[in-house]
Formats: sequence, C-alpha cells, structure tokens
Amino acid sequence: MSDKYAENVELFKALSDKNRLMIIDILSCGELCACKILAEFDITQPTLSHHMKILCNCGLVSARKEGKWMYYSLNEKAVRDFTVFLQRVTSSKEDCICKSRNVIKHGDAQCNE
Amino acid sequence: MSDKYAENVELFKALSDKNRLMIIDILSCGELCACKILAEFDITQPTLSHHMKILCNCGLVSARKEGKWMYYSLNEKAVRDFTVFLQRVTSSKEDCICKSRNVIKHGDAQCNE
DNA sequence: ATATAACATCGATAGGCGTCTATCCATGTG
DNA sequence: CACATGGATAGACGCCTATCGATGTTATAT
Repeated sequence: MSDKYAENVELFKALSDKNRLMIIDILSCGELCACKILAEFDITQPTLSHHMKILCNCGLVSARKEGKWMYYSLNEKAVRDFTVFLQRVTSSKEDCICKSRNVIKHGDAQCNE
Repeated sequence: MSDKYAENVELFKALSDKNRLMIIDILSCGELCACKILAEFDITQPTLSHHMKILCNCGLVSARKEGKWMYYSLNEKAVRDFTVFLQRVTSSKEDCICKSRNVIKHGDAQCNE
C-alpha cells in the first residue's frame, strides 16, 4: 500500500524497450503463442524469452502453457491499474505528496522569502 | 510520424525512476523552483539537475529561467499525448501492427497448422 | 569588483540492461 | 527409446545510467 511509486516504476521499466512496447501492442489484439511473436522481431529466441519474463514479472502479461507451447496475453486489470496510476501521478489531487509535506507550498513557488 | 514506439520509449524511460516519478507527481500540482524540488529528495543538486534534464528532454516537463532560478512545470500536452499512446498500445485497434502484417492472424494463435 | 547563491557541466564509478551463444528441460513423434 | 522442437536458463559482453565530488557559469547582493 505504501510505495506505489516503486511498484509502478517496474511497469515503466518494462515498457522502456521498443521491442517490449511492440509486444504489448501485438498482444493487445489477443493471445499469441511465443513463436508467433518471435516471428515479428529480429531477435533470438532467448532474447524474446527474456523480454516475456520481464513483462510477466511486472504483471502486465499473463502466460499459459499448453503442451510445449507458451501462450501470452495482456493482463487487462494490470493495464487498467497502471493507466489509473499514470493519471493520478500526472494530475493535481488532494493527497499529493506535495501536500502531505509542509515543505512545499504551492502558490509561493519562489525560492526567496 | 513513423516510429511512435521509439519516441514514447523515451517517455517510459524518463518515468522509469522513482525520483523522477515523484518529481512528476509534485509538479502535477503546479510550477516549482528547482531548489524547492531538491528539498524533497535525498539527492545532490547535480543529480537533480540530471533528472530534470531527462524530464525536459523527453518533453514531459517545461523549464523557465527567472533570474538565477529555474522553474519547472508539467507539459500538459505531452502528458495527454503520452496517455493517449499508452491507451492505444494497450487496446485492440484497427491499425495495430499485428494487422498490418499478415504473418499474424489472431483467432488462430496456435503454432501448429 | 568581489562574494555568494542557484544551476549546469564534467569526469569517475558502480550497477543495471539488452543482446548474444551455449546449454538444459519438457513435450511430442517415429 | 531416439530424436526433433518450443522454450527457459546461465554466463559473457558492451553499453547505458544514477550517483557523486569538483568545477564552471550566471545572476544577485554588498
């Protein structure tokens, strides 16, 4: 409950790679097998495995094994929670950290007193 | 126009740091002087300068100099464009890259044919 | 002019990250 | 059982990055 920042930093990190961003985009249209995803990129299979692990560990992507194939899909709830967090961080609100600390007083942002 | 992914990866990278995420949160309530921001963190002044440069370079934050003080504020349009991009990437759409390439056919995500 | 305060820049360092090759595990097929 | 295939893991390499102290720059104050 305490450190929403540290939690969500993991999600931002997971999306801080062009390949992973494209993987998310592809998965947004539906579940896909790993080999289908791999066919879209100029990376090796271990590299894709590495990226999928990062996407799964942060909760954005869900994995399902069927036989010898791995199926990946977007975790809709994680996506929703993440967008809500981004919305909160980038908009003014009552419980902002700038208000919970009396160091900062908006309205007199000046440094001279 | 072409590579929206690479562009937005820079924004995700910029937000992939707890300190920078908190800076954005603080700035969401209004413009602030650098020294006021610095007072909120246990980092040195050069480190804050480094973070602000990253946030400015990606377009999320605007800087304004007044005398010897630097004032930083959120770039509302950049924030809006970013959230729109995130929304598009994480939701199914007509012009998804998975559709523009006939390699992937959703509905038969299976690997065996 | 000189001192001081607010920032930026430089250079160094320690750790993290994307990628690869090599290898292993699990599953399916003859 | 032997073998092929999908995928994960381990280790290595090069690059990037967060942080610091030291120094430079600019503007205000005396």
